[in-house]
Amino acid sequence: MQIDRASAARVDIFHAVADANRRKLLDLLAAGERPVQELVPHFDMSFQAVSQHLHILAEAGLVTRRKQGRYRIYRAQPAALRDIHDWAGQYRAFWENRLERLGGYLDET
Amino acid sequence: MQIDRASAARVDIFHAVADANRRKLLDLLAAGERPVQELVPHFDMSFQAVSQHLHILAEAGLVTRRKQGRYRIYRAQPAALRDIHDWAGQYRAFWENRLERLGGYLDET
DNA sequence: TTGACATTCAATCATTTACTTGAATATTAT
DNA sequence: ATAATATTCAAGTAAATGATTGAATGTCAA
Repeated sequence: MQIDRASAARVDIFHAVADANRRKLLDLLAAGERPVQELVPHFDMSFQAVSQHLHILAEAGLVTRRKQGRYRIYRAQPAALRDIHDWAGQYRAFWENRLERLGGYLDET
Repeated sequence: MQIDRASAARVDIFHAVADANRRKLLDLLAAGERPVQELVPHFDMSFQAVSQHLHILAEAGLVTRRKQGRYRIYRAQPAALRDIHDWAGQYRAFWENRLERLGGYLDET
């Protein structure tokens, strides 16, 4: 009943990356493009399931694919992870012990 | 060592942060600790739902709470976001156009 | 004490998720 | 052509998720 969550979430990088298997796929692909075939043995699930995860990564723009013969070569395209990096980086102060909080709010009430 | 955090608090930060509402909660709390009451009006959902999201953030170790009278004061504790920051940072090369890929793999087949 | 307030607990529900299995499609090899 | 390979499409399912509503618990205020 909220906004269009179904389609919005599908392109959500945070969601795409929330799954450990998909992060592992990204890690594998970051080392070099590969066909699905070579990715499957790293996982304990069907190759269709791997394909589905790749599809989600592709929708999020984190991987691209090209056709080479009967193979689909997947390539990492994790530039969009910069958004996540930057977002988390906002909180850097918290783990650098520079501050307890970021803003100078807390003067209400 | 942070064996305690690494296992117990690892109620998957990636998952905790995958939800836009929870990220918004973190953003709000980063500006200063607050009781649930003051967080609710920022969202289009019941205060119980906000409470549930806070619970998930707490399980992930991203917020702590203390009791003050009849209020529960929530405070951002986003140091664990460093893990996400570092993870995404691994791919920095991809958005800095320094490299097309990270490893020197791709010599198989 | 009584009642309002702040929050959580608990049950429930609709959706979404991550899988599975079984086609279907496309390409290469024999 | 036929068969094997590589991948996706599609339907189905169990479990998880995000939300709701209705208590229950605890604290303050009159």
